[in-house]
Amino acid sequence: MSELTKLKHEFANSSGFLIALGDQKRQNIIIALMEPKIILRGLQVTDLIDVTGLSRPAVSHHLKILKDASIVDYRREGTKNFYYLSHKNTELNKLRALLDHTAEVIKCNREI
Amino acid sequence: MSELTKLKHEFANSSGFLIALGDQKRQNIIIALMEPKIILRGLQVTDLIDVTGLSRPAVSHHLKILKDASIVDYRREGTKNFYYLSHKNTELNKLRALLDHTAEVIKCNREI
DNA sequence: TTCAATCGTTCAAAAATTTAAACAAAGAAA
DNA sequence: TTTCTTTGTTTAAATTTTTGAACGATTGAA
Repeated sequence: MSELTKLKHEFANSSGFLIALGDQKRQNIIIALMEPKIILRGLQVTDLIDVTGLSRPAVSHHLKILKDASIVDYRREGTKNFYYLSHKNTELNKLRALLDHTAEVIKCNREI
Repeated sequence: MSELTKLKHEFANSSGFLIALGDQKRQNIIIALMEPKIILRGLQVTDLIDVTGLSRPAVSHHLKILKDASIVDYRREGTKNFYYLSHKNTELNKLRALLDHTAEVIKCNREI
């Protein structure tokens, strides 16, 4: 399989992550979850409604997208769900690798 | 300005790039422009219609998004427009910096 | 048990994005 | 000049994404 074909798959594989990160409302959720006092404990959906100014279904929807992209995870405590930034940086590292590969392929192909 | 506020601006600033990269049809255009024989000369809109299987207005639309995100650039030759990957990797490097900052802030804030 | 709080989901409406048809402009070729 | 090629744009339709109202489920507390 050619380098370019591999790269194509890598791009397709990161689509969900890129789309999830591109939206400003989801960016705001991510930023809120990065606060020092929040990052370990996480935030409830109700808190995120206040933080973002969105309705609950909207927040749930965006959290689902972030969850599917492995950007956030959650923990149940009774009826409460605490959402927090995923402990693993897998997707972030995948994107980093993708950017590196892209730059590399561009560099090489320019020399040919 | 706090680190988190800076990061928020960085994210907002990369929205266009992230959204542009997230779409698979635009990814296909980018990949096509990376081919060794293509990368220096670029491709015409007509060529990209064949490559992507999209209509001309659709290709034009996606090229505009890629152009606005500084991912592609173009050169006129008569009536022909040759689109090529932008020589400057500014946006790519911005995104790399953003990912680095994000990982750094997460790391620091987890320690507090 | 009953009540209140938290949350996800469904479904339809609203908003945004993407696409195609039709049109117009600019340069090259006959 | 006239014709052909290449391209961008406009407008409306199609599609996708996002949102809100209403509903139901689960858990803890009274």
